Amino acid sequence: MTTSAPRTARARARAELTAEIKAVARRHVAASGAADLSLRAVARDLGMVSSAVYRYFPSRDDLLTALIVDAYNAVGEAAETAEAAVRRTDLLRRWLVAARAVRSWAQDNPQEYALIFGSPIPGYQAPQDTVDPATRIPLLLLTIIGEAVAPPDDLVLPRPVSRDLARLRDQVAPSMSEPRLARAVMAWTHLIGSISFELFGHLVGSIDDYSAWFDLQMKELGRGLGLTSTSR
Amino acid sequence: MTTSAPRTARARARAELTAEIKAVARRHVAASGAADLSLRAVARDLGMVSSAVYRYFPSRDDLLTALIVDAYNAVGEAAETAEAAVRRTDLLRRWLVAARAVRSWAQDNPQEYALIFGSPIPGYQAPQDTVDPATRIPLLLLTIIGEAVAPPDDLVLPRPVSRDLARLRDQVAPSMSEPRLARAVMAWTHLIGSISFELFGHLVGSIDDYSAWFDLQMKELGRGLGLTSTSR
DNA sequence: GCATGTCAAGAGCAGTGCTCTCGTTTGTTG
DNA sequence: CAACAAACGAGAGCACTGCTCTTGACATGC
Repeated sequence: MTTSAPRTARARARAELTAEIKAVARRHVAASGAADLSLRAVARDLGMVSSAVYRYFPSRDDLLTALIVDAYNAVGEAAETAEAAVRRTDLLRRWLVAARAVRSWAQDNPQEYALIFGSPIPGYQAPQDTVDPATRIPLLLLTIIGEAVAPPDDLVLPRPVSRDLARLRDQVAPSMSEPRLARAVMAWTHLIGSISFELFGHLVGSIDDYSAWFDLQMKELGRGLGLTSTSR
Repeated sequence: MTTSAPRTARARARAELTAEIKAVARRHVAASGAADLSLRAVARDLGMVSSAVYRYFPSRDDLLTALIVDAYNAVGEAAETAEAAVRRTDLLRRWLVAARAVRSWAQDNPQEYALIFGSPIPGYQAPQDTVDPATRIPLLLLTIIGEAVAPPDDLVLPRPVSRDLARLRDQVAPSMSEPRLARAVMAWTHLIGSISFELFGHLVGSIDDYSAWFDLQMKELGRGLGLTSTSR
């Protein structure tokens, strides 16, 4: 992320201040949401004047972009470390633990979650920097799913879907069958959909014990993916 | 919604102006998103002064709430009318058409979709007025699913999930089995999750023909719900 | 040791939500 | 019909925002 150790004292100070600004901004976002993020308020918290912040981030959106990249990496790392602690052969549990880690992170950082999986900020175009960190979780899920022995899948794919999935397969999971990849993308969609439903309050009053409900869903998805409790 | 015909000329003018403000605000939201909605800009468009708008909506958030209620009703009505045109016995198609209608509406009104299914506006608490219109689509889906003859479902529900679903069942679908209701809620979650993924750009570069991909998902969900092409 | 580039600070612009006051218009009531 | 109260539009004003520009101090590299 940072390019090793900065040489000069000035570069060092710059790197530190940049990180400090991001940290304060992250606190502000966590407290009151991305829409309310104010460069002036961040500057005030750091005891400097608003215009000085523009030396480090050319615009408010650039600050937000930095936060988005960090958020993607944070949730990606959370899922990766949690999943890494599970016995490799227990594919179902690896999937479940990864999914739970994403949900946990989202609950601990709801505003940052909204930043990356909520409505896009209007007039804000996600730069290329964000796409790489954004793929960490999907890639992790594909890794798990790819290790399963694939039972035959009766999912029939119409031509256009097959074409898209074939291309995607060649990019990220060369040995995976298309129906299986389809179910993987569906599981990924459902995972984020379910967390969003919970966080955005679309099931308040309907589901009280969302942890149990979430686990049930993830297990059912894992079952559909052919993930076994102890493969081999 | 409106309480019949207003009597006095003043009440009539008030109702009209209220509607006009909402219409202009809706245009602004459609053009540049909810976060950028400016009461002053709306007032300017209507040739009046900003403070005058406060006679009709006590705050910007109240204006947004009105738009949210309208959006829920709009998407609900879109789904209902589309679904109503399908032969009653073709349950799978009724589900598919309803799902497609939601997606179509979302594509035609992305900002309004983001308003109701995207990240909640920070510091904004959805008032009770919004919950009733918000249930229209889930209720429609439950109606369709409830008409299917239920094949036995091997989905095992742990106690807390079963408790939540039993209560929900008693409120909205008295004759439905709990596993079936579980799959219905999952389908509802997946439906919105998939539309959000498309609209918020989480699968750009991966899925090009999203119409085909969406249909495939919805059909697979319908299959899991036991919806047949021509029941009976 | 000096030119160069970086930095924080401050003023300023245009915009925002919201409040308050001021006359005016409208509807109701005695 | 007259009087009163409620509703109304207009305008000024407050505190805030993102962002730009200029100014003067400082550190860095030749």
